[in-house]
Amino acid sequence: MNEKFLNPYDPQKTEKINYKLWEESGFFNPDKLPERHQKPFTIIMPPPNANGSLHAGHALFVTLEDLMIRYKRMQGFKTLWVPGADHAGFETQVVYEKKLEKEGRSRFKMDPKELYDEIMQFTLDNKSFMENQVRSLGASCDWSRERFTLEPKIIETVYETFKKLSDDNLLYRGEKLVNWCSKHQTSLSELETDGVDKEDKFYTFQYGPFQIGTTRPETKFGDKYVVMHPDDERYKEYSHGQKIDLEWINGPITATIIKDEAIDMKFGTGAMTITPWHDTADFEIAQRHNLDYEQIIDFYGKLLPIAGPEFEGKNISVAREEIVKKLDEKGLLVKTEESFKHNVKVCYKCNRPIEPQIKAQWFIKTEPLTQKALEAVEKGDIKFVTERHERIFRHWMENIHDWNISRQIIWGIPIPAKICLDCGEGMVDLDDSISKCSKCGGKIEKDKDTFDTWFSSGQWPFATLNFPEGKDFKGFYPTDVMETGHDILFFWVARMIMLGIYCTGEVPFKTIYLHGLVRDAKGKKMSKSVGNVVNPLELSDKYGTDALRMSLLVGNTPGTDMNLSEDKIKAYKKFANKLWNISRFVLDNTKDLNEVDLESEDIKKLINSNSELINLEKTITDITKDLDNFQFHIASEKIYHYIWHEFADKIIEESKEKLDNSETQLILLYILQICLKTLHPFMPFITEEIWKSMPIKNKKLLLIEEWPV
RNA sequence: GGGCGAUUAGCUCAGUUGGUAGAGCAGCGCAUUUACACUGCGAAGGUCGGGGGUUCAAAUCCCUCAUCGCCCACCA
Repeated sequence: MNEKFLNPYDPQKTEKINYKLWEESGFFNPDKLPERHQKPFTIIMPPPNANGSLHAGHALFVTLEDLMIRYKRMQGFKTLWVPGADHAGFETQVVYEKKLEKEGRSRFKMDPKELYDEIMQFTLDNKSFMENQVRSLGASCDWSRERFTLEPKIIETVYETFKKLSDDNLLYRGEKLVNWCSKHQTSLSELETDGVDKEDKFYTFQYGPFQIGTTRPETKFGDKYVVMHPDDERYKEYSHGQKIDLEWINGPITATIIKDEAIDMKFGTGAMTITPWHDTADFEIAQRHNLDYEQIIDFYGKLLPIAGPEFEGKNISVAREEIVKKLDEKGLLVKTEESFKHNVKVCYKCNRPIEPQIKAQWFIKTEPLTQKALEAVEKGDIKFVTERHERIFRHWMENIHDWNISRQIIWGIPIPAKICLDCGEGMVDLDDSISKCSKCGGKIEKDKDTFDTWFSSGQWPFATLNFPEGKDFKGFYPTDVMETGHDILFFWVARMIMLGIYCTGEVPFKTIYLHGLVRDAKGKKMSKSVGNVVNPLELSDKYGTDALRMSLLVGNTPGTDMNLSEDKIKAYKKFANKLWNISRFVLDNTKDLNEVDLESEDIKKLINSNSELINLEKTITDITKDLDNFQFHIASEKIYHYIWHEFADKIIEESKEKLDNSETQLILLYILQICLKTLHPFMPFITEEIWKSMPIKNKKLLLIEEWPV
């Protein structure tokens, strides 16, 4: 009995040793792979946010990408998998703010530099912690090329892109309505807001001769335009531009009548007043008719002096009822409907209502970028797994708005620009050389804002490869596969495609594979507050990384959410043990074999004459095809099924009567080595460990053995 | 208001060109001195959400309805 093969299999004993073996072999680095590896195959790892520890979703992406990389490496590709870590701007700042809150501190009371340094330390600590977690999941990525989103070289690339966009007239500084979060004190992109269904009171007020409806009385102070549809018969006696004197919240005002087709005649009374500073639709109407507008609510959610002494400084949440009361007392409240259902935008982090505000920000003109992106998809330069996601992508791209890339947070890449204090002009200034406004000659200051983290992440595939001059950029770009979660299709994937094509003239990746969410055993979304979050590292300690990986692969359809239960992982731990015992049996019964030459004529003849192997060959061909088609959930099940129910249950059982026959022994050994090779990308640790004991001539690390087809 | 997905064994889910339904777990019966009880063998369990259509043949294609879920959207 081979003393190494103690039953049961103990993953703890082998995983660290084998990872070290691989890492020290240098083969994670494409430049150090043997001669046969010529054609590049590249995956850029989606850099995990360095603000916590890995969750099940990370385990899934590491497993999927490592599977692809190991498969391609065995096939003889020059495989590069670039690991990285993301400073994750707003995301990390939110995490850190929560930490500060718990400690009774606030970022608004801190010196910006001090805050920045603290978050940097926090991020770097998390980063090194996470790197070890990625290692323990078996990731065969090239650590010598690891990147961090805040390193100088990356920032340099991001700045060059900012400049290029400006030079190409695709960047502008605009006073536009932005999504403002009063808690986080920053503007947010469309994607960083959620829409929630809410029931609010719906008020109808008497506004001169009109009745107007609103859910937000607190914004109505500045309303001096009343808008109706030009075709509305009810209001045909009133003309566009006509002035009307009327009594309003704080006394008499003069209102102007505006006719605009955006008005829905069927809604309410068909007349409404507008608050352009705090409402997107109103803003557009105001722009169309060149109306003036005023800010009513400040950036902290409090009413400004325009609300009058009675209301100034009051928080809008308390002011609402008071305003209604006042209007009611004045006899201007017509009616109150208790439950009006509508959709309200909230901050995706704190769920507080978004307060639209007009603010000067940097915007990217997206249309020219989306056109090229759509063309690339049309031509097939980028393929989506799955097709469904391609349709979702196209639809979004065809309806995209300009992209606000300014954020009022400290944690991120500073925007290299100057802003004129007099005229508000924004000037891109990479080398800090501009000293007065280029437009009016006025005084300037440095832009205090930072980039939306997705603006820099969107350049990740070429920035990590040292665009434009780097050796890696020339050797490995465009990359082959981008694998990431479908939840960041718009945030990240779309931006990578847009900016990748724009900056390099080529697509950033040829295939985009999207995985779904990992949910708990019952299909519930994992969340810290619910307490159903699984820690992948604990699971891999308990059942072995190979078992965890297998459970994340089998039956996990591309692009679809999956449920992960401990029972499922347990099942693959049993499978690992089964394989361990299969190997023990085969190796025990082939003790007399030594340095078997798989290339020899004798072996080849034996194999060709053996009918049991037809099924093996077919299985391996199928699995290869499945892997090429990104059907990992099928491939993993097939190799599982073959090893257990064909090799163990049938071939080994039937061999027991003729084990003294050397042909039988050779066949068993032959099948085992094929199985180990095929299974390696799925379950790298146990297969490498068994491989060490295989009596095969010219054996290499299983990591770089040839894929069996 | 649009778009998308799901509905298959008690539970969680696979099923890629249409050809007699699969896995894991749970449960049932039998088996234990030699690879493995983290096991083997056997049996049981589904009118593939409802209805209609195309076809020699539909879980698979088309239409429709129902329930659940997700995404997108500036109707006060």
